[in-house]
Amino acid sequence: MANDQAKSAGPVAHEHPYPPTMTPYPQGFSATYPGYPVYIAQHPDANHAEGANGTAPAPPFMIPIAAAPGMLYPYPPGQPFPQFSQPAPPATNGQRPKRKQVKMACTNCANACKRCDEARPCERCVKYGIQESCIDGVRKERQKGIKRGPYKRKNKPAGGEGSFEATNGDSEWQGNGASSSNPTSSQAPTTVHAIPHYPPPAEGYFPYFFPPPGFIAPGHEGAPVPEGASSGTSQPPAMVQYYTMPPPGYFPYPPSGVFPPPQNGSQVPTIDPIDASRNSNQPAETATRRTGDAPTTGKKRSRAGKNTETKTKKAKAAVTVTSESSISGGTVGGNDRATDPGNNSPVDGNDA
DNA sequence: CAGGTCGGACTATCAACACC
DNA sequence: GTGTTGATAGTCCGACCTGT
Repeated sequence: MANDQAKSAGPVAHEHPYPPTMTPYPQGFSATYPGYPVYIAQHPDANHAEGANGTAPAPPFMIPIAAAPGMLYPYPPGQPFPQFSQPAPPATNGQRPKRKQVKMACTNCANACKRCDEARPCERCVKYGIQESCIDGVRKERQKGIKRGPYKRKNKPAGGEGSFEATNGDSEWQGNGASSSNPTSSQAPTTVHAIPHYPPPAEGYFPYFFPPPGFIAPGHEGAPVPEGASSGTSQPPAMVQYYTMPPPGYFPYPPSGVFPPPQNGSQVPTIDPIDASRNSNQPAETATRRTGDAPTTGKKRSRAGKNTETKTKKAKAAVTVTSESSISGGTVGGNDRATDPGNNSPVDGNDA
């Protein structure tokens, strides 16, 4: 979805910019946090039960919580998974949601063809302890002056049906889920409103903030919601209470006591729901793959076995790059193929 | 079995075109 | 000037391979 809008609307301005403008942490933290207040929904009574005297239950109200840098806001304990007006991509027609790409993968991830994220060092590099080499590559400039043949104009739909894809409610952010068109969900509509004034980010993504350096966000690989959950199952994964140590000078935890205070006054071990479902200490990346996330495209490919030819693609890229822009070659922390120290290929260590 | 490798599907970007 | 098309550059999924 985040990319749906990007795709359909192109590089148009977002009416509701997301992610919002990020404010740098004070006191030397290099990460950022959104500069707007964060709310959580609170039911008037503790049990979410019906109102007093048997009257209809009062609607939940929003309470602001201190959006302090360094805090992550998972789902409050006992609260159902939040629903947005743009629910996770409907699992209908068995199509998987569009893949979301980062603008620029770090050299290590690009080299390993692995998912990267916007943070630097990225999650993967942190995991492998190669933060120092987690740098952005240099994006090659697009060629210009290439002549093209005449374009075949697609016949305009002329207002016919199907001309506009965003007809079934995925066109616009409509607020905090009041119009959630998912009556089948057993969850009460939108008990948790994460950031009510902004559209949801990527489908199924719950807004949360970058933790201070060194902390791990609850979701792996940029997706707080495991992929399998968003597409296949209607039930979201169980979220684990989660908290990180705030930077100095901020609330150690929300004043309303929504979350338990950190133990020892220091960092509470972060628990990733994905990892939690697994036994332990497994690298999230491979583990999630191997535990068989939802079958997706069913893509099969024949592989002629490992041979030296397999590197032709990247080798070629390296050649082109080295020939045209020999800048930054293997400098910065160098080359290092994160996972292949022996391979000093300039491929992504510098190019790209 | 865990983790690395990498082919190729998929996505984002943007210059060239087409149209008003 | 604005919208559309389509090629390019890049990301990363997931099958395959290798080492322990």
